[in-house]
Amino acid sequence: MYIQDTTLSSKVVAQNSEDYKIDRGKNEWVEVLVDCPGAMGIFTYRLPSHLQVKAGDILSVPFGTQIVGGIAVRLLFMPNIDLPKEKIRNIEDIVSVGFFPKFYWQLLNRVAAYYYTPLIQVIRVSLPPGLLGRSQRRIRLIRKQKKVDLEQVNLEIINPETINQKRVNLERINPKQVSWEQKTENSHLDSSNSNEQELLLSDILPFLSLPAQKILQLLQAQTAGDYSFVYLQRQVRGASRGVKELIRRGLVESYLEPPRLARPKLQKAVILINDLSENELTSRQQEILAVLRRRGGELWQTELLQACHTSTSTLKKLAQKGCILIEERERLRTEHSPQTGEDLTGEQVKSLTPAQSTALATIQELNGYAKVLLHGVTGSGKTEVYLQAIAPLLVEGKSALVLVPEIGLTPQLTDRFRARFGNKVFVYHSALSEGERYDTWRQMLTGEPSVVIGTRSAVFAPLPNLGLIILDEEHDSSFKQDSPAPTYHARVVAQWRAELEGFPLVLGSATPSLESLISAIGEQGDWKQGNNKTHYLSLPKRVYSRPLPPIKIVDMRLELQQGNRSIFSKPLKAALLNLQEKRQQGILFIHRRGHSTFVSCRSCGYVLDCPNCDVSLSYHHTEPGAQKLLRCHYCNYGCAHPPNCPECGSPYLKFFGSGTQKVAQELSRQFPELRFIRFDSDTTRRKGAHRQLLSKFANGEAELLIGTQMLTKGLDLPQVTLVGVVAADGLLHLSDYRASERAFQTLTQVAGRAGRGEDPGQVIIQTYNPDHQVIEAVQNHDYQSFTNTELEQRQVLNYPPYGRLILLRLSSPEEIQVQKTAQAIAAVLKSGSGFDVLGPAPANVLRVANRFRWQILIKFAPDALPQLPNWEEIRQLCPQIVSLTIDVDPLNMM
DNA sequence: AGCACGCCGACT
DNA sequence: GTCGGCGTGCTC
Repeated sequence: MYIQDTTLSSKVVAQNSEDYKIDRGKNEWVEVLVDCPGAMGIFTYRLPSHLQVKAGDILSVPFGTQIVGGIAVRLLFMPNIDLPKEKIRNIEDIVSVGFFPKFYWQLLNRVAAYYYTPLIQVIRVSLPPGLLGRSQRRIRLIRKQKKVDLEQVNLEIINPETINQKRVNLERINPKQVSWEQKTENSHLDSSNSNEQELLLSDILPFLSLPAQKILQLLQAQTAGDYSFVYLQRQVRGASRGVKELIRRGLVESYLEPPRLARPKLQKAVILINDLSENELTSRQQEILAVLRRRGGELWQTELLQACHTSTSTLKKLAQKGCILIEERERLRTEHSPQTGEDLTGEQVKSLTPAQSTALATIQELNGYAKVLLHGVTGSGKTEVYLQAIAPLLVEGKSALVLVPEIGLTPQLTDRFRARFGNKVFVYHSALSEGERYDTWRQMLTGEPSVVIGTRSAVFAPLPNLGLIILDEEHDSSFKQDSPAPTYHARVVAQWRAELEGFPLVLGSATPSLESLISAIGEQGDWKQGNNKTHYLSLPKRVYSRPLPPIKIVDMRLELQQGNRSIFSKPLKAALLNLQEKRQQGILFIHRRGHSTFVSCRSCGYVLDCPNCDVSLSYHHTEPGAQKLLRCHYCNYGCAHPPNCPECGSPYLKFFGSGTQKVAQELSRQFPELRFIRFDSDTTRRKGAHRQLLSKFANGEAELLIGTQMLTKGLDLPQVTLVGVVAADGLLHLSDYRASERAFQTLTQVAGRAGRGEDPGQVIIQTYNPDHQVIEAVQNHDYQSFTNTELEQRQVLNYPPYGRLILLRLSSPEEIQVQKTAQAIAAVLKSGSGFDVLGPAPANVLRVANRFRWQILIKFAPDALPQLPNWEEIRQLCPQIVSLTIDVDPLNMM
């Protein structure tokens, strides 16, 4: 299926989009790639004469009983299918005149082929949500309301006696003798009044089936009396039966809501067209024209009204006189509205270190496709290199794309780009509202030179004149999507895009991934230059010759021997006291959020587990007086902390392991003078909370920032002098082949937060494994020795970057079924050749959210393309109840 | 996905 | 005998 799609798209590309203009009238048929699960092929539609469609446009088409989104793939003179012409349906509407250039189609097809995903699903991730609309089936209460009825109702409200009488009348009807069907038939025919119907409803409730009763109650509880069918199915068991019953009885109706598509927001704009001489205008009118002239001759009506304290009638008068034009214009809801945004390009261009200059020069000399790995230690000024590499592009009329792991975590980066490039900067990520994303997407289509900063999915940003992609913190695993399909890595897609369009790709990191390192320096390890199309650039020193912070490793086993049972070692305590005295600032890194990793009974050893997953519950307790909660970090199940052990009733429950909350508690107990801010996904969930907490910290409202992984991602806080890692061990003992690499990256990144300003920094890492290879490499800031050892180990086992992996994830609520399916698939796979099959094995945590998970790992050499299994056949081995995802190049093995 | 058509078990 | 379950297959 995928191969077919690929070949088709080359025809798409061959079809010149100008064709339809020349021969309009003959091209009345369109092939459409339809967005519907289970039917991801091409379908032919008729083009109504009032619509003009070209290949790449996004359409809305009728499909079966619903209306779905689709992409115009090519135009035809004759339908090329064996189907009577009258059975071919008309295109419903054009959603967006999409601009899909040749290379973009190639990119999408390449992603589809490499990640074994149907093309339409790839297109879906490349478009803003809501663009490919789908109609949905909804159910609503039938409330007959006639004018007569309303009058009657009013009367009855005034006269309570009539109501009573009505009740009596109703009670006289024996429901067992008169069936509801007959009554509704009658009410249909004589259209009895609504009031009577409402009363009958409560009477008839006991005679409906249970699902029908529940649905009716749900609908009546809602003011509009209207729910989507899918919602009802989720709320009520046997909903389809219940709905059918209610429809049959004429109580509800089913209808199709047309797709609610993202639409441009239109607003009135006032444009100055003709300055009449003064004597033809009143002084008020002259004033308005003057304001308009001063503001560039064009202004939103709302703004002009505000600026002049006038009303629309005055403007209308001016429009009549032909001085101004009032028209509806699209107003883009981009985060930084370019129409009104004042130019902020105030930030100073910083002078570069020799290494930065060399890096910048190399990037600027590049012509066409090239891949650059910018390996700069923490605080070496990678961002400044990015900024100066982008500046000349914008002058040339080109755009740049900057990909970052998580936008929310890098308000500082966004601020700096805004300060340098002003309103040319657009932010594109999933936290934007649907409207904002849609508009930013449309803004990009205009081709105005701009800088787009975005997360993973922004790699598909529809920028027509792209000149550079920068992938910052390229080692970060959030560039990889692991569900749903396509399970793409933004770095891989970015590279294809750069190759197809012919521009450079810059990968930046203080701790490059082994994949990028090997790709840049080659397997021989030529650290000097790399080959012709890849470059390894190093920024080995921090800016202003600031030193990397010294790293102290504290052996917690010794601490214990010396009788220190606290979570803080003596050196860390001393450093914290010092911080408190000198009013300096520090960061405390904890691997886990929450309070404790598990809760266990002291009497019987019972551990409190999640009812839906095979993991223990974490204890959450923020402050005295707050509710004590147990929460599952896998499925988010939560419950109140029980006072007694559920097994033996003992009141002695003990907490093990320490998360951010426990550390926070300990801190306030041991250092009551020290002010701290907790920075983890519990406290930063709210929109804008990141920025708020960080600015509080920057303003010196606290000495200490306590947090999880989030602290490692590109924070630049120059005042920080101390970085503490409470327990490095949680990082070291994760059970997949990347554990060491991830631990090294995380620890190096956290350590790198210290000493970025004028005061020198220090780092304290507490661990029970001080001799661990990763700990030693981190301590010595020795990336190279770490990678040497790690690469050796990977090579022995043929793991990436020396081998490629495909992970099949199977999951199902049926424990036996998944296992059987996994075994069946593995058996088929093992009969193939050219690749190793590992497993099937139950996933690390077998059950998550009541689904049982198994996996099979396929391993093969990266260059020799093995005869990979036929995925369609594999999928057919899966029963309905078992779901399968094919994760190509998996990062997350849990 | 949503809805037809079609084939088997519990009821009027 | 029918009603109503859900398994399979199609939607231009």
